[in-house]
Amino acid sequence: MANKETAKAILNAAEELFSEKGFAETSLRNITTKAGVNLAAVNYHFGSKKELIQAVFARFLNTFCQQLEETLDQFEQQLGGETPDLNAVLMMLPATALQSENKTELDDDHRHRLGIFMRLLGLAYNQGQGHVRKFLKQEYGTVFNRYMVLVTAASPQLSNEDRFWRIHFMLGATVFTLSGADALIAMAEHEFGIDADISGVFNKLIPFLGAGFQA
Amino acid sequence: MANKETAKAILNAAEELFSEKGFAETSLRNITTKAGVNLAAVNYHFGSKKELIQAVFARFLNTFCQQLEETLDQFEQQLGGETPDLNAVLMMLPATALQSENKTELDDDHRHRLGIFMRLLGLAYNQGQGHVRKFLKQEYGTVFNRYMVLVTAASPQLSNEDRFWRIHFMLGATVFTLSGADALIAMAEHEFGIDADISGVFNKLIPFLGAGFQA
DNA sequence: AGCTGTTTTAAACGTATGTTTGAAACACTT
DNA sequence: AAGTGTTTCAAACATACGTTTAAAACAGCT
Repeated sequence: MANKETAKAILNAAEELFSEKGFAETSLRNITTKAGVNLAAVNYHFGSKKELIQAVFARFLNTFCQQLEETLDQFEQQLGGETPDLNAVLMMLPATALQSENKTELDDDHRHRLGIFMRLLGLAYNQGQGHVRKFLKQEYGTVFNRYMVLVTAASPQLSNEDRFWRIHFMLGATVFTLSGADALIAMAEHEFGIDADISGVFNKLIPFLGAGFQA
Repeated sequence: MANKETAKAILNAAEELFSEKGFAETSLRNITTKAGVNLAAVNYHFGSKKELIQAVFARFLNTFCQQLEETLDQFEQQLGGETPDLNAVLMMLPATALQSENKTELDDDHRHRLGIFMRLLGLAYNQGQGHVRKFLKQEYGTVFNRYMVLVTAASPQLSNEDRFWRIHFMLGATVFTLSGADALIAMAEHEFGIDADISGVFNKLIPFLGAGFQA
């Protein structure tokens, strides 16, 4: 175990290409060419294309979930048994994401990681990549459950069934919007002449989600 | 031009397989085997795989949009210049969709067409299939614009920018939810013991969307 | 029946994919 | 400097894909 630069270059290239074209449409030759490494490097460093896909998710989620745990600790402590505010709970996720994005040392070429990752998430959900779904559930289910406890506490008026559905509605709006965030931001700028960025989108999104969730 | 049964069998098989595995992951051999026809039949009847994909969308959207035009006529006439109610405008789409689903003579194997189609729509948006997006815009943009006029009339309090974003939020929640509707319905039934179906999902979804849109 | 245009079929084509291989290049300790 | 484990590299491998082809089967008409 020594030089990790090759692996990192592969991850960067794969992340970007996957999000642009999808998993199946991106070949290992695409990836290795863009990364400037040899074709065999993917199988050497990651084993297979499947494992490379999982590694792309893992790189993002490991830092994200770690950050989220800290945020949760802090939030729960500060709360001290009070009923949490829903919008605050919702805002936790984008705040954490943007925060962990800033903490990661980035090649400048690789900003918009959050948007890219959301694209990947949308793909993994909609596409046949069942192994990704299993991988995510097994690897990050615990943190997710901990977060869900907060959401439940923040919406005591909802039945479990309503909460179930509305959480998925929120997830859908978020993933879908952020998947195409770049294109949407460009459209918005062109149409309304207003500058926008990803955190601006969140500022529009959160009130929408909050109102819908508590309808 | 004579027997269209082969083409129809191909469309049915393709529709289902695409929605299960994605476009790139579904091979023509998969499709033709499932349809019980010769491999070359796809290229003979549709020209290419790309055109087959577009044909799958066209079959659904042609009947849907035709139905939608009628519904719009009726709605606008009944309205007579009054400000339309947002929830009514939103409900128009699923109502039309379910309606056109019932009008299409279906092989019984092919209910849940709406769910399947939403999966396809999500895929087409998230996946690299740019040609689908162009195809949809060019082919069905007019009806879409006509519908948007109603949405605008029903939400005069919103700025154009807010309306823009919230429409995409709604679109995301809808596409994402209905994409995985089968799985979600199964989860809901298992978890809450409640029977659910696609129109039940709409009854949960519409209030969510309405509240979010008018937040 | 015989002709004509359409549809189906089995086989092949060319290309692109993920993966494996074995040798070369490298880094690092002794 | 020799030796050892790791990483890179060009080449090849087997497989799967979308598409094409040319012959066969079929249908409808005179």
